[in-house]
Amino acid sequence: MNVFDIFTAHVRDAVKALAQSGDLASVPELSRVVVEPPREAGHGDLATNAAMVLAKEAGLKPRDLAVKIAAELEKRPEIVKAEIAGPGFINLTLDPAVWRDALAEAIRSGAAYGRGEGGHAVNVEYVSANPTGPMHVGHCRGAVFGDALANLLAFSGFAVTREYYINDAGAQVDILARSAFLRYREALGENIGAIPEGLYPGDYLVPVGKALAAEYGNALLGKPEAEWLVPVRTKAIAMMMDMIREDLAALNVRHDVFFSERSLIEGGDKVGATIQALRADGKVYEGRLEKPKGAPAEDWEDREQTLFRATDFGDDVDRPLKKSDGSYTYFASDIAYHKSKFDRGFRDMIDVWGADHGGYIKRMKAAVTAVSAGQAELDVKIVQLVKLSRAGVEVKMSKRSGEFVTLREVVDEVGRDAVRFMMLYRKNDAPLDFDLAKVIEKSRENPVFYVQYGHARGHSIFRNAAPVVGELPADASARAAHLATASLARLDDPAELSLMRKLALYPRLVEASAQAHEPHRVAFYLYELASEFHALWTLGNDKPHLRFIIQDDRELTVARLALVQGVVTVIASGLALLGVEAPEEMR
RNA sequence: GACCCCGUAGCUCAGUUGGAUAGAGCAUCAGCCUUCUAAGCUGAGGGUCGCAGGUUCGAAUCCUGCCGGGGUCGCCA
Repeated sequence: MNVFDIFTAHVRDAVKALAQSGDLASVPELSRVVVEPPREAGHGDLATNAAMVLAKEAGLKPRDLAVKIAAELEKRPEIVKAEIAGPGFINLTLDPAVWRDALAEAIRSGAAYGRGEGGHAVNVEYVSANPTGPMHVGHCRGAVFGDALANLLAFSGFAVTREYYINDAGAQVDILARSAFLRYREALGENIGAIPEGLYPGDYLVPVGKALAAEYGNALLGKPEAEWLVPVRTKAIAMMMDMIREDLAALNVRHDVFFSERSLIEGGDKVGATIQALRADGKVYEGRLEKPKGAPAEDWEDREQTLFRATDFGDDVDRPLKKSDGSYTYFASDIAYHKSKFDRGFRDMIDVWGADHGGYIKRMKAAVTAVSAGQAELDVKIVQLVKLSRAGVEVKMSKRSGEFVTLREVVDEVGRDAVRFMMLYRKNDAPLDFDLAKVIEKSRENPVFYVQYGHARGHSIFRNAAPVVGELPADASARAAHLATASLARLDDPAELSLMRKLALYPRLVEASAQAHEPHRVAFYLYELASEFHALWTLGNDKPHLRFIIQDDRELTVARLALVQGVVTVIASGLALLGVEAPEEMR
């Protein structure tokens, strides 16, 4: 329970007490009552909207009700003052001991501070890039976002499964196979000339050709495609996935499950079975679609086809499940895939997609509702495009020519931490400008270094404090245990209390971020926390009595080190959620 | 034509799920290093929250309609 939960309960108890004593006719609906940190520092420690939310039901004016609630709240010893302000806010001023207790709890809990428990199973699917080449920067954002979201949910107590859907069944992987076969002939000494239009030209397929040559010698040469397609495709996909896994590892992104699309068809047609089940349910039928308006569709052919009744679930049109050649559409396998998630016990699914898939959301949500009989819910998070530039000049990328900036190149150039933090220092559905030159700048303009430096500075203080308090344990939990005994009552400066309030906010922030599926909030919070910490540090320049290390006052120094420990604990925790290192020294 | 996302300070963006006088960085201007890391800090100026209605004690936030930018629209994934 964090401070805000505790005081929300106190406010609700106060209202119940009013009902008990007859000041209110009955106990009103309390769910909308919240306790929040006030925006203005001058408004005390906490504010509640209780009187405004409950006034109507209580038949009182907000301010009149506020007077009653405030009087009730002031009976609590930890509430020093309950003032009524504005339209009926109740601003609470707390005994500073509340914040000191919160700090003590943060230090005691260490890495577990802010952790939640009791969440259900959640499936998070992210990246899911085609296994036809290396990851490029476009994939990067989804990878980092999905990974951080999974971290956040796991920390909040959910049982998270991180999943990657391998699109290894469509026409794309056949093209991959043909491209790889060309490289195979090349590896055997043939001059293949320019790569024909329509095949993948990238030289990342050269090693695949060599591997095939090593494995098969010239056994596949001159054979019809039907004989070599499957083994070449299998080998190429395996090697592409190895490459992708390495790329992801370079970004510190990992998955628990790599789910093969092909596995839904081979060894028992699960796609067909899913369609049959939906058909039995009346959700699939044979019918015709209207030609889409406005879109260029010269080869449009009006034909009867197998359709999913997506319009029953809020989609705009019904969606085809079979191509004209009789094979399944991507959507059909995707339905079976999400059915598999449901069958594996997930009632809560999150998909992370690129912006160009936005038009796909309604039908996928519809499908999840249909295959789960309404028991499962899908949230689709769209990550917007990344505009890559260098010192303000846009870096052009052309997929067709095979000239694109790979994820690996970016990570090698600017570092994993910078990539991850910058990708998360923006709301997922807002476009992102990523400037390779700015991201490696070591300045305030670069929030990565700013936050990491906050952590490093905390450890610098620990190192420098040795002459006053003796050598501190290097191990975080041992040091925390050592500092937990500090007399926190010595921390009474407004700036120190303000920092303690900020730390007390962390558990609430984690909870809200996880619930909203918005890891960027953690990044912004860390920036604010670091900012407040840097400010307090520099305050010591003008006011020496506020420095963390006070030569002739060991007790006060230990108390302030405890505050630093709180800051370091939360920064390290938050950075871990984002998958960013928390260095102890930066030089 | 339809659907989805976005529109907040000169620029890049937050805004605690409907709260009080809308915030931060950059840029501009004025300051702070014999001191625990200046990779830092303090202050100033800067706003019709795209526009117009609506919902209510209260709207940048929710609803409707416009305007502008981006994305998508059967047989790619």
